[in-house]
Amino acid sequence: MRYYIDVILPIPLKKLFTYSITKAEFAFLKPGIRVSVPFGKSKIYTGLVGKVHNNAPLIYEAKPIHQILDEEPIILPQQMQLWQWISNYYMCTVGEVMRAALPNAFILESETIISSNTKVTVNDTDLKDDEFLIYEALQHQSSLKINDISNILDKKNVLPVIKRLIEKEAIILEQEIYDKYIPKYVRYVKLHSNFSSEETLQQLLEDLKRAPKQRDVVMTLFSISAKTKKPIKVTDLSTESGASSAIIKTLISKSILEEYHIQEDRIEYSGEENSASKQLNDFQTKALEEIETAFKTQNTVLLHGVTSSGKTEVYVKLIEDVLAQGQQVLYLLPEIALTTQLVVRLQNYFGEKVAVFHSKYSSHERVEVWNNLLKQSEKAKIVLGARSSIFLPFTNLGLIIVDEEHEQSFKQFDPAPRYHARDTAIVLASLYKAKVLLGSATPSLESYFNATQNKYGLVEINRRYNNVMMPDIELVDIKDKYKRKQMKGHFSDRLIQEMAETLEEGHQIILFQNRRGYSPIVECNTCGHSPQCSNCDVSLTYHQYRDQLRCHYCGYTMAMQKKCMACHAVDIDSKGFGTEQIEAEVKLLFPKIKVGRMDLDTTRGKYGYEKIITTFEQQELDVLVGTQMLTKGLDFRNVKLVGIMSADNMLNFPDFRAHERSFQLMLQVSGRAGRTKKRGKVLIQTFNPFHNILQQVSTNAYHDMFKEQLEERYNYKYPPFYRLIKITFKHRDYNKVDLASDWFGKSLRQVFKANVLGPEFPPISRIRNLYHKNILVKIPQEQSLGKTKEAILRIHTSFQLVSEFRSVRVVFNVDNY
DNA sequence: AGCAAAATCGAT
DNA sequence: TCGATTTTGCTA
Repeated sequence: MRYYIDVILPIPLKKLFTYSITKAEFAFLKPGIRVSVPFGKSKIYTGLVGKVHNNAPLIYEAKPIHQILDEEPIILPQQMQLWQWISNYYMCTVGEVMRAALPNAFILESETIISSNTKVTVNDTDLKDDEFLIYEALQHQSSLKINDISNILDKKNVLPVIKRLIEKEAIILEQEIYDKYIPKYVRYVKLHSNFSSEETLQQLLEDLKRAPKQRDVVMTLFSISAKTKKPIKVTDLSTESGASSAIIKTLISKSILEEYHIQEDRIEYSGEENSASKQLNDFQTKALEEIETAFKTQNTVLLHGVTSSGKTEVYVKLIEDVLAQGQQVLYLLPEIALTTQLVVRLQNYFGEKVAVFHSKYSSHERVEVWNNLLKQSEKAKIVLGARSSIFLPFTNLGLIIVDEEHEQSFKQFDPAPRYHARDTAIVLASLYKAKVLLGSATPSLESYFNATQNKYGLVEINRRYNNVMMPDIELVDIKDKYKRKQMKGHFSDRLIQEMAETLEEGHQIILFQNRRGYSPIVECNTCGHSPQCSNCDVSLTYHQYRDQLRCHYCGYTMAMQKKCMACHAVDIDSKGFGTEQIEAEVKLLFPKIKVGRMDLDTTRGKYGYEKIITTFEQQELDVLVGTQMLTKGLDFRNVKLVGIMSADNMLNFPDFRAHERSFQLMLQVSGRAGRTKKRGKVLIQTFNPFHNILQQVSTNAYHDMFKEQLEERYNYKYPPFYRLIKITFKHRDYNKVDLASDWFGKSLRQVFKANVLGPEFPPISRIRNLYHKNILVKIPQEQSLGKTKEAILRIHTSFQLVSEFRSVRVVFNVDNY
């Protein structure tokens, strides 16, 4: 009997690869264990065991595996099932899902190690100069890495040299794989076991009389251990006793103290725990009861509660219940901006049971959360995380909360898998028979639609917490204001007036501008030319803080031009406006106050968000200017005024969801105003105050918006009535993209007739030197999604058989909204 | 994806 | 014509 495993490799290939294993390995290996395997020419990859079996491959001889990397599976059967579902539904390979799912410290890398061939003596004269350099280096060092050789020769491409040396048998190559995850060890000390008896201890203190500092250290050690009864860290002992590390070192070398190491998690929560959860008000209690009733018949419930209605408290009660049953909770958040405040809140209730998982954590930190879940540790009963936390190895998941359910950042757009975390979470929950609670003040149309169709349960809270009033929303017609010359820069007289009043009262202000950068487009007043990105089909945007022009798509930058590049005129103007300019204008209008800015540029780095949020929270800033990020459920007590600088650019965005998004965005920002007793004020500046969406925003008419938008979706065949798959074609050559997409489009139309839109160039038709073209396939409700995807994949297969089209990249995006 | 062989390019 | 660069094919 021969033994085999099918291995999932983290590469975009459809197939699994079969390797042979020994009988002993056969007995040991289970799906979900990592193995390292040789793949391609002299490369070792980390793969995951998918299936263990006895079926010899028919057309090739399977290679043996290189090494087993785990004792126990690190991926559980449910995870595997989820991967399968994602790869199926979102039309990508399981390998791509694996890449997204595993913290990359789990994906080991092999590195080529070069060492000299001791069996053969090479004559120096046979070697060229560069070859000799390496050969000589190897006489001093036993092995070298590729990188070392690049340094020795001072050039990038060293492979030819290495190849020549192998031919001359001067060197040999080996692959070394190494674990990327290094556990963090902390040094601890205790009294040496020699001094465990009373007698020896007395003797020790006697002996140390002439070394008072050392004696102090020993005494401090006693007092700490008496207080905490826990192991004592070297660093703690050092700070407590005021002794230098040298003194402790002496004590260790004299065998008075004993040193040992304990592996420790990088993220440790130390603080107060388990304060009782808050008493719910009547509306919250009612909502909680309704949710619990709904869960009896439905697996998914949508909680629609207006901004600051206290949804989090309701979540906390639900979490308490699930924990009491011994089950785990996954709390999904759209972005990291939110976590800061929420982590603190949840930790107050649940202490170290709360684990956090998101992309700004280092991969070591992520491995720790992962392992805690695998161990079913108490430390990870509640996971708070961004979309990628749906991949964590839960064992006993009871509840998933998707907060701010409408947020588009739950959908991953670039690289594959292009999954939507909210929808995937619902599938994940079904694998565990867990419940899902979707929460939002402005639910997405598709979720609310599902709720009205009885697919989800629906619970609504229409009152704000503590009966705080909904903010007063006022629309400001800036077309009129411009005509009457009542604008200063981008500020209407109304806004300035309200700002002055708010500042007078000592309250804070948020200004929302849906664009970053200073003034997106720079234009010559003489010839109309504006500088373009050399790689993408977009105008460059101006960033004041470095006085440069930048492309938001590929990161290309150039210095700001003093003269027009086309006609050399010096009269250059800027169009549009961004957060930087608003910030500058506020400083001009109110020179005395402090202004902060929150956008992609100012929130870089691990603690970027935290810094800005806390300075604003502590009222060191009076005005905060920001982009989208501000909308995401942040809770600032002292904000009374919110200004939306311009509502129009979002309403006119060319997307079928532009209106829904604008509504959500504006209502969410408005929700930041007046979270305590004082009624908040919101000013929306617009050229078109009679726009339906703006009217609905100003009256907080979610249901009207829902009905109206739903009708439009129905008329124009968009979700939730039709499903969408977007197919993108990318290539350096404009004509090839045209030809390829036309061919694909024609084939699609033969099957799906009028439900194929395009191919069309997107608004930005060239990115990073690649031309893009899109086809949109609309799928009616009665049409099988699975069959449709199969048909698309069949067309793709024959497409790839056409040699001219081979080099065209094709990207499938299912539910591309 | 990553790598190497094959095919094409281009300057001598 | 040779070396460099791009394209194509394959991994078990």
